[in-house]
Amino acid sequence: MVSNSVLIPDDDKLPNGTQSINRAVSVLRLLGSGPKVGIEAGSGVSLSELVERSGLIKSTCRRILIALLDAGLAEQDAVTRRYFLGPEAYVLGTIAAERYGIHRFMVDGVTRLAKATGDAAFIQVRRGFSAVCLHREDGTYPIRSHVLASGDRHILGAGAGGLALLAALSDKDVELALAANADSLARDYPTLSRDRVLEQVIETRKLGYSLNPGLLFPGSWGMGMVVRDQHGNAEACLSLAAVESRMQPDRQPELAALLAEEVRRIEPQQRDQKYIETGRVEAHIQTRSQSEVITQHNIA
Amino acid sequence: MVSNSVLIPDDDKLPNGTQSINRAVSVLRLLGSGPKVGIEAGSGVSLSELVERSGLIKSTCRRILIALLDAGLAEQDAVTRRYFLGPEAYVLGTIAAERYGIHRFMVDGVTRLAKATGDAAFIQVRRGFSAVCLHREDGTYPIRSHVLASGDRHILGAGAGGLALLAALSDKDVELALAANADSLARDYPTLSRDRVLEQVIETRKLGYSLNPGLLFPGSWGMGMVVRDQHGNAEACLSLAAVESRMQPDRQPELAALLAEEVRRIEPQQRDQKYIETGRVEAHIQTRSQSEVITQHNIA
DNA sequence: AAAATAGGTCCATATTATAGACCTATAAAA
DNA sequence: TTTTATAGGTCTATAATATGGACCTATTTT
Repeated sequence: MVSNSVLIPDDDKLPNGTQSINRAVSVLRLLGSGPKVGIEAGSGVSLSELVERSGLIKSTCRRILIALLDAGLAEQDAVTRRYFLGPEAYVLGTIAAERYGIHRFMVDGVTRLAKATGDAAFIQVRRGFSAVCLHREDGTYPIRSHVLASGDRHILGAGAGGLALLAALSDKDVELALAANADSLARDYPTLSRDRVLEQVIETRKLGYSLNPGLLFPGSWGMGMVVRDQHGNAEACLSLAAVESRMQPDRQPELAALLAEEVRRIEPQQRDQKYIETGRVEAHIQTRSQSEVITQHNIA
Repeated sequence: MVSNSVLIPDDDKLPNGTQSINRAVSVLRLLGSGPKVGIEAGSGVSLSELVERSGLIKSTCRRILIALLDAGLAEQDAVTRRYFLGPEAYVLGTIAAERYGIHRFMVDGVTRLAKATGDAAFIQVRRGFSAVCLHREDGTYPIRSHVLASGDRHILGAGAGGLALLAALSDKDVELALAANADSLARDYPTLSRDRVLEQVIETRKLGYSLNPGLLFPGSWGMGMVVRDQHGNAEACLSLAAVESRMQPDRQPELAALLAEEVRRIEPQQRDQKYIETGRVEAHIQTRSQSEVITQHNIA
């Protein structure tokens, strides 16, 4: 079985015993991503659309939906028969927000950025040695880069956002991050190298913003700038993505200024919030790929 | 296989082909409900705790966690090995919030209620002919009723919150709701009856708040009051739950006043928000049990 | 040093989810 | 009005998946 959707990863080489969960999550994501372009937002997703976009067969799709409906993660309109995210998704999100709450102060900013630039704008946060995309806001410009979506996770240094976050770390931490991600860098990012990333870190620090000149996908450029918390730590960033022609040197200062403006807006708000104490835990979050490394080590 | 957890429904008589999804959702819920009492909140849940509370065997539990980690719905601390809800849960929740956004204005209120009363306070919203609990806030009083949890769904009229929401509907809609829920009422709420619910609706309208004198679970009492939106519709409510001795006539006026105070605080805020247009869709959301009814009708 | 606890993985196999066929209702075309 | 097409939904034999007991390793307790 081969998936024909960009949202759904091919199941082929996934870990054992996780297929139906992966499929359920895919359906959940599709419910979250809303109806296909052209249809009014907030109007839910039809079964046939889910079938098409998920690459799943109809009965499987429907059965998964039944399970999600039972769980409260999905809802269905009895008249239009269209599916939505359910209240349980909201409940879980509210709980998760205690860990990812920075997002709250940044949503307005990312929306304004997308509007002002016409390009896609992102919120990313650092999780250990990775950058996770929490929010994507598309602009109006018709040619769009779909390299980064909500929930996507990349190693620090890959892409504009991750690069901004990496460059904001101390030299020692940059070393640590590159060491921890060495395997993934070699495996998942063939167009990058340790030296190339280090060069970019230096450039980012010089400029005050990061620039990804299509290193991951030719033609897909990006710029990023970190948002610092009350302790001066850079745990989150705003970034922009556009096609190459829209991120040339002539436009970069303008975009950097817009990023800086939003950062200036966000940082004071953040300082005022009551800080949710998560302790040192934050620094040690691991991704699945890291745990695989551990596994291999155990076997050796 | 028999589940030994109150959070996990027995799989035995569930619809076909949904077991692993149900199990995954159960694990997700456990991640959301946090570590067992006594352990610092926000510190995640250990594997053995998940095994114990889910009733699942360790390898199954772990495998599900791997799938959730891959999906970004869960995260693991590399040092403590404890599990958390992941960024994807937050992303989905943020999207779902467009539908359940009323919650935003009510969180402060429910927290204050729990603090002021010492009892458990809830936010519930009406979804079609059901009431869904979006938020639970425990008070400090040591004897707690655990009858209602986040994500729980009950028919209108069952419990204080659902009763408040039902009583706020027009007589015609009350009839509709009772008719739509007749099956479930008979099946799932043996201690209630149509007449009993109607009596309570009348009493609720007289008092201005709902009172559930332990009708669902002996000794577990509740009070609820609706929050009206800018159109005067009651789509959400605040409610309190406590043991019988703490909800006697002497204390009821005091609790009602606290509820009313929060409602007064919330309603103006809500009026000011830009209204998210969901159209008439809202009125027709169906639960799985309703769709089963439809099915039976189709067959007949 | 030994025992106990906890995290994690492996793999044959039984249980589960699967996907194609089928049904029904509604919408579009003849 | 009848026919065709489309979409939502369900059923069931069977293939493929998730399962769980045994096992391994690291860490903590005795």
